[in-house]
Amino acid sequence: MVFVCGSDEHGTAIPIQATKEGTTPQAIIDKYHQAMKQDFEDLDISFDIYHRTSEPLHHETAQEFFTYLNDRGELEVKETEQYYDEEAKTFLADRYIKGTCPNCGSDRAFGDQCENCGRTLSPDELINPVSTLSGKTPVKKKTSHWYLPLGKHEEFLREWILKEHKDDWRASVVGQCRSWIDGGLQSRAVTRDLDWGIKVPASSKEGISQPSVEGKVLYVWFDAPIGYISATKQWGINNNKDWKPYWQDKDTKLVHFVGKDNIVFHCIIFPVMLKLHGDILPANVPANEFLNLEGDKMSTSRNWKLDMRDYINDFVKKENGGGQCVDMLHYYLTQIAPETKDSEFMWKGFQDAVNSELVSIFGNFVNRTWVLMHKLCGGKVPRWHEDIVDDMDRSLIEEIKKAKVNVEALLEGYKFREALYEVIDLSRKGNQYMQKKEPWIVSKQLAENPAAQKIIDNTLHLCLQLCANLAVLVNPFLPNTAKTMLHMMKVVDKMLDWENAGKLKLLSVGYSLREPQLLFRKIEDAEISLQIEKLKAGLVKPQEDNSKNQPAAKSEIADLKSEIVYDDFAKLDLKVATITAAEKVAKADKLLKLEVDLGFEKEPLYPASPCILTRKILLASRW
RNA sequence: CGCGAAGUAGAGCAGCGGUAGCUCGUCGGGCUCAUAACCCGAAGGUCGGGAGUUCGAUCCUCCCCUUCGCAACCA
Repeated sequence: MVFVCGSDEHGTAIPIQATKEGTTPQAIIDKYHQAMKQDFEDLDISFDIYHRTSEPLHHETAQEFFTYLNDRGELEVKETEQYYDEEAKTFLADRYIKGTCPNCGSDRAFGDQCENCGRTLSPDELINPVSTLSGKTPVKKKTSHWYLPLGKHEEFLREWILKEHKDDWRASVVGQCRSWIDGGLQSRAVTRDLDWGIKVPASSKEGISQPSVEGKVLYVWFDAPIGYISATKQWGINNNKDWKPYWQDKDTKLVHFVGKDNIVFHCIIFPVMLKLHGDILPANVPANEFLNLEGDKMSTSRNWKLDMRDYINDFVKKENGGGQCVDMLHYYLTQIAPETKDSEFMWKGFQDAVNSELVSIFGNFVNRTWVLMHKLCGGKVPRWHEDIVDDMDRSLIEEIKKAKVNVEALLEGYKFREALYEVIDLSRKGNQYMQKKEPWIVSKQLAENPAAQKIIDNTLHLCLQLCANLAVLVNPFLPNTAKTMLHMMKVVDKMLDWENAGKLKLLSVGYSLREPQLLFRKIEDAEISLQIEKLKAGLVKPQEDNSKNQPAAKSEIADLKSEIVYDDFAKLDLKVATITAAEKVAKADKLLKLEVDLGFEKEPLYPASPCILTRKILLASRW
């Protein structure tokens, strides 16, 4: 198995960000790649390779991929009109065009989307489009691009996703794909007129007449997923392994772990590319929904986010807990993973999960086992007396074996949340077992009944074997915890191999074990309120912050909208307009496109709720 | 407008045709080996609303409401 990931570094926003910061795109991507790589390392999210798409190896791989498709005639070339900046002498990506949003009137809308209202736009819709490079009004100019004709593969996609994977893929994934396929798959441009990205290679085939590749790069969505292949190649080079079987052997199982916004790329577009290139298709794409934060969507622009660096500084630093705090985050994030619907990261929830499940259930079971073993069994693994085994013992043994089978099946089904629950639940069963066996009470009878030691031995022997099993089972989720347990048990890393799960002789009788070590510390209330305060203080509000005038205490009661004064009302520009045209919008049965005459200018309008009015009535009335 | 997913105890979630379940929280009890930790028990829900199919619906069908996502040049 190989687990690859990497930084996608050809986004159209990168050159813009570079201009804003007065630096180069290369400097930007270096900064972010480094930062992300470091965050992953510090948080023990370990890939076999964390690659990047700016590497020459990736450029070659992506170009080879393009050429393969191009030479076989799998791509179409089409001529379209696009905005061109005559001063900067370049075609403009939609992101480079700024103008007034036809929807909300913000004058800071981009050609692809309005940052203010979030609406998706096309540059044609912008009022007064302006190039962000020169500030000039762009002109329309013809340009040719290569397209991936997705429509040609509709039947394949229908068969493969909607039939073959109808039941084994997540409902939301299949549903999303059905939505795209039924909506009609359009050809999608594979190239762009930009100077940031992977240069489009000219066809290597003789006699093919194609447009010039001058000034053209591969569109980022095309090269980014190929990055998975490049990463595998680099991993092969680093580890002296052949990368090919991973992408070409029919028995290889390719799985993409993505968020729901990426379903279309990993289920429709990239699979079509892979099929055309002769590679294997993903076996599953268990896309997650979204993780929100404290009741609101995460957003880097509003600074409403969980900053990994902050978490590392506040928790992961040695004096604050080190590795155990990494595992706490792994635990909570797995427990709330949005596997079936959007979920919420709540700092209070983080605290509860850590304190009552990791500390009280799991950590405490291991700790009490160790302490009792040192007190009652001389710090060594006690003997196992087959002659006095009872139903409680047998049933716990069954539970240990069952846990392995369950966790395995859940992981295979991409149900990580439940899988982790099984592990914690097994430690809960350990606590119940211990409670029923009461070795601390049995030990008081030792003076008059030395045979009682056998009961104590069996109880602790089984609890210790259970702890060893817990280490194996928890290792995929909480690697630091497993390591600490390994240290306490004085055994080698190899014990954590998954095959050892469910076995009852992981620790040998008479082996002396180390002193107990607390696996998790509690999260204090103060730490949580500090995080929440920091989060709220850092929030960038979209509009002018008018809470300054109000006493801070007020916001704790309720978030009522403040009253407006007449002057605010007077700022509204109310106009009476005549509807001069109304037409039906294709693919929508109730929406009408209206043209409104304001007296001094005409503009298109998509009213929110004219559903009850018919086109005729509208044309005959004022609105 | 449309399409996809979701709406289940105070919170977070599972179940998806046949006595509503889990974790946390709350309340009561037990134990004292353990990080004021553990164990047992209880309270708490007309499963978003309405109609239909069925002997029976949280689960299937239709309509409505709400939330999130998509809507093809953000990836």
